[in-house]
Amino acid sequence: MQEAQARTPAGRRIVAAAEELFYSRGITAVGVDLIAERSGTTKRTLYNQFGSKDQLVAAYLAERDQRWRSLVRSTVETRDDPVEAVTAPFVALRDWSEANTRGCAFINALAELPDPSHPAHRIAADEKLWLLNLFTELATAAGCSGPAALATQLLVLHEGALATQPLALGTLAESTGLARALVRAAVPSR
Amino acid sequence: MQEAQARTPAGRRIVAAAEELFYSRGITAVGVDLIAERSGTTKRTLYNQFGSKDQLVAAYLAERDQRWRSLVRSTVETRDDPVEAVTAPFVALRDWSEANTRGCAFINALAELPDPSHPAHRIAADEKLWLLNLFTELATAAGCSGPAALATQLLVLHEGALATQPLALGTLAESTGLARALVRAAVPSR
DNA sequence: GTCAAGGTTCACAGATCAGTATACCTATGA
DNA sequence: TCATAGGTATACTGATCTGTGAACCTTGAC
Repeated sequence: MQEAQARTPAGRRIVAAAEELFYSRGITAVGVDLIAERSGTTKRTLYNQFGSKDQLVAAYLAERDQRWRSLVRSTVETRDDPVEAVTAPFVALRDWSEANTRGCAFINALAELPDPSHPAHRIAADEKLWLLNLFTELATAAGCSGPAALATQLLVLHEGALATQPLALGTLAESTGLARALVRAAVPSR
Repeated sequence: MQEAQARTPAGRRIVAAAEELFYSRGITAVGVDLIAERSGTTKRTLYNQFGSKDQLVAAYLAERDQRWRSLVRSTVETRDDPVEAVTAPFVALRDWSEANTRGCAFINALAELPDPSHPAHRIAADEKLWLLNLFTELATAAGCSGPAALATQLLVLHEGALATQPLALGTLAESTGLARALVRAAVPSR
């Protein structure tokens, strides 16, 4: 996978256009011609930079993954209380959701790309594993009992809020509250 | 929407083939030619019966919705304890998941069909609202305190387990356990 | 015996799909 | 001065997409 920093100006515009179109309309429904047009480049440049549509899809998810992880990390770091840090991804999700109302791009991508050998498949799956591991680490650092089970519960709450987000049922607030309660209950002395 | 009972034999075979293909490969990625071939019919028959691919997609989701609701209802009815009945959809999901390992067909459909005016859009959204209302009714019947908030939490847990199902992380067992604990905690005297 | 409904066969239209070929332009740096 | 890299412009291939037209077959009901 090509690094984002190594990309040419046209390459960056292509990924940006792909991100907006793929996320809002779906991957299969968006053709490379449209992406080239929206990015102000040509299909030739797109193929020179990325080789295939599949690789561009992978680049789209990798870019998005990078941005999401960096938001989560900075949100975690700005909590000084380690107990509050455990639920920081829920706070990050609230900010993230303001500009992303079509659910989880990785889950959506997995829905469209069932083939495990697709270059984008592993990126989407890894994002969830990363979050699960992060929850485990944060719960352990906060001294929570049963950090593995707690992390799985937090992941489910997080993904459930994200999956139901397009339905606008206010699930994020409810799941954030429950997540906080679970963490507090798992911390021995408080 | 045409009733399933009113469908001709060829129509039923077409919906069955569409269900398998749409769920396993994605909606946009599957063409009507393939569906006609797999169902042992012709494209002409498909269009005579359903009018358009979009309508067939709606029929696919409606059929699936009907089957899922009937499984949930029968699972609810076989619990004699009203407290156990509240988490019956989680039990139904365990059975359902044995043959459906590609996540939630409705969430996946929403990922591919962002247009709210698409005939399938409302069907997918309604399925989630139905489940939320069912949780509310069951929680109320079981005498739970704060049934609305509890129902939202249960929905999030349910959808979270479903969304992370393709990742095979064992989230269903964990979320079922948490759901049971939440219901028990909301029942006054037990 | 006739008529209609369900279904098949097959050809076709028009659009769009991913991906390639070829030629050209322009700036940078050795 | 000249090569190279990044990019543009444009036409093209072959496949696939949704959807239609028209003729024909079969079966059951009246």
